[in-house]
Amino acid sequence: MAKSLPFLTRPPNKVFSFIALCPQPFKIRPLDPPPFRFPASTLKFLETHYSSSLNLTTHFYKNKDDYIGSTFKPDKFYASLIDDSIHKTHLNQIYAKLLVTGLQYGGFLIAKLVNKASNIGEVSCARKLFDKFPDPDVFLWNAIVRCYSRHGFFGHAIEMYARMQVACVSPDGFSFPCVLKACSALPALEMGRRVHGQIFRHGFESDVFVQNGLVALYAKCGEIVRANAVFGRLVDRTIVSWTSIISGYAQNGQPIEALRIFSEMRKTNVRPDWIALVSVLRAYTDVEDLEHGKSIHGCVIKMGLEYEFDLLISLTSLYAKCGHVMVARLFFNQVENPSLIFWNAMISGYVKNGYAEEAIELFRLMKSKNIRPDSITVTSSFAACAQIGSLELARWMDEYISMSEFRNDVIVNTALIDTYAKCGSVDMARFVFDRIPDKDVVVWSAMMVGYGLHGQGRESIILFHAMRQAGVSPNDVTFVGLLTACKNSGLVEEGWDLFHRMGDYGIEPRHQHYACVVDLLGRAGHLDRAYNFVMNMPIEPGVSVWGALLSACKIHRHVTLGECAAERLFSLDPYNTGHYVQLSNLYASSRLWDCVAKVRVLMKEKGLTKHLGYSVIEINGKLQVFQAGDKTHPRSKEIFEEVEDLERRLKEAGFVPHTESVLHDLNYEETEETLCNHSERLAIAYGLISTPPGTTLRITKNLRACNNCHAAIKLISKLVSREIVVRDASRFHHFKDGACSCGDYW
DNA sequence: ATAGGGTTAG
Repeated sequence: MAKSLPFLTRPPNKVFSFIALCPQPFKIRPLDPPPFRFPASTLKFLETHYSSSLNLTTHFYKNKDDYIGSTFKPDKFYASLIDDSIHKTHLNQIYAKLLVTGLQYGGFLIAKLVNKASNIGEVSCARKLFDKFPDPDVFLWNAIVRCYSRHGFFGHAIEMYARMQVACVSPDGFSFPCVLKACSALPALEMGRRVHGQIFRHGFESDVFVQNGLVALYAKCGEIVRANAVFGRLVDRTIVSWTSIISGYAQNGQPIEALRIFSEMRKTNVRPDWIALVSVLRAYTDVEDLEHGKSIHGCVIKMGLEYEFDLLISLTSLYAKCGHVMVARLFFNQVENPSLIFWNAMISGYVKNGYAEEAIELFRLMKSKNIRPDSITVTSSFAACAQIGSLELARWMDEYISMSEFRNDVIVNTALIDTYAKCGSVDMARFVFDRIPDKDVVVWSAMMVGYGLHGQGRESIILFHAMRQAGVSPNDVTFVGLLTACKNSGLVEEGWDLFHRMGDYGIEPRHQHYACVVDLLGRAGHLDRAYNFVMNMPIEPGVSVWGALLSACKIHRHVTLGECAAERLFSLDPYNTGHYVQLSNLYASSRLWDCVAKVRVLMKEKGLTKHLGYSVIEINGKLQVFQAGDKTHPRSKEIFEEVEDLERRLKEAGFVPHTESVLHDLNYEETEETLCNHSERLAIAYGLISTPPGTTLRITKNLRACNNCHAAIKLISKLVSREIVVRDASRFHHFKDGACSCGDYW
């Protein structure tokens, strides 16, 4: 594999040596310059008027050609002082001199000063300079609008643009792109529309810079049809026009159309540059088309752009999203000082592919290098934390957030609610929820999903009513949360009712909602109702819907309907092990051993193997993984003694294991020995011998708990007086005093 | 005399 990717080797330090080779921006003078004749009066004037801190002498001798043979022109002199190497102190000094010497040469010098201040990021300094000038002309107005929109102060940019019109200064072809950029960044569609009208009235209908700004504006505001209309009227399209419309389609969830326009562009003689390739790569990343993405990668190399930082980020996202996280990491490692966006791309790439530990590791590395994360970094790291399911890790992250600038960030706190819920503490999730002052629909929905995971359906519905009282409208995710909560709690009629009220809020049910309803009905044993529901769906039932039906058939041993669902699943999703396992389990529960064997043969033919089961328990901040019959732990002997002791106490308490169907159940962990060797039992035993009495044990499983273990753990919780929290593949079980929070409804 | 547009993480 490494051989097929020769582009990953990088000559040492090439990225940086290229910068060193970049020529300094000096002016080339004609050979044989005339002799230097600077009038004595000028030198005297300069000496009396300038402080040494400006180091003017050096400046003169460096630029003396500018003054040769001509009388000293102060305005030209000032203009030449304001070059790119200017510092903030110099800006103020020059401005002071302008006032003191009474040299008012019109707005252009101030405009130049403001632009230079903007270039070096001195936004407030630029504004101060602007404010001192009483009667700004269009150059000066443009300078301040541009300064604000370049540095992310979009509201200020729009405000200054509006004030310019109050001052009766007509905008020109340079004003529009700046204010349009501000409008698209916010986004402020209404303001953008007004600007569009002004552009029309001022006759900039064929200015390509202005029109590109409009394309970007409508694309960013989701008005892709309008963006395309403006693009369609453009006669001389530049690479920027094409990039704007391509990225517009890519950002509005139409990557295929974006790619079609790119291929259209390739028929013209406009050559893509690196920004265009970034947009195209994003589209291929969205559709997870690695093959075409690789061909763009080839383009990148051919054009000699393989060391462009931003293209490396795009390539990293592409390979990571397509599952090649190792390749992505090689790109990441090539760069000595990755930007924040680069770190975020790598972390989220890991999270998307289930490499949660690597993601957390990278987050820690970032912290150790004192790189400041942003809310995206933190949100992705929380997602990793939720995947692992470690409550300790969630607490650590929470503590970190509470001391950071993200303490009051709504998006981060929403991620924290989700993380706490997925790490087993619905109470901590609620605590975070309660302290958020202005809850938006995502915050409410996250909490409802959290209750759903823990089977607290009533709480979820109460929250829904509270949300409506607070005047917040639900969205489609809200209903996913509610329906999940209902199906996990057996609230059939409540869920059914909520599903039918989605239309009242103008929300069209998606696959997930239909799947929830099928699950809701099916699990409660209303299999015929569920089947009728599927048959009358307005959209084609997909994998999730048939999967829910099959799983309901397994619980209620409805073989014929289950076979029907399985048949659909095998044609829709032929290489997913889970469906075969479910069907096999259905046969096993009905004691159809021949059929079980047939499914196993079918799986073998397709080269499918069942997933290995494992359980994870966290002791003193360390995650310990167990598989069935696992003897690898250093304290293995003690663990097995504890397992046997538990088994003995279970029998004494009258527990009767139901072995037969479970032993043939492919979903669960096969072992030649006894059922009590299942991984969660080992994890529980290890937890019991490693923690003080009364400590809650928290276990995460990759599969669903088997019937036998579920029954056993209920009793164990009573025998050892411990609360045991188990996260299985789809939900939480809280075992306490011989009962489980799921009410055996799972 | 002065200056402008497009991109990547979630």
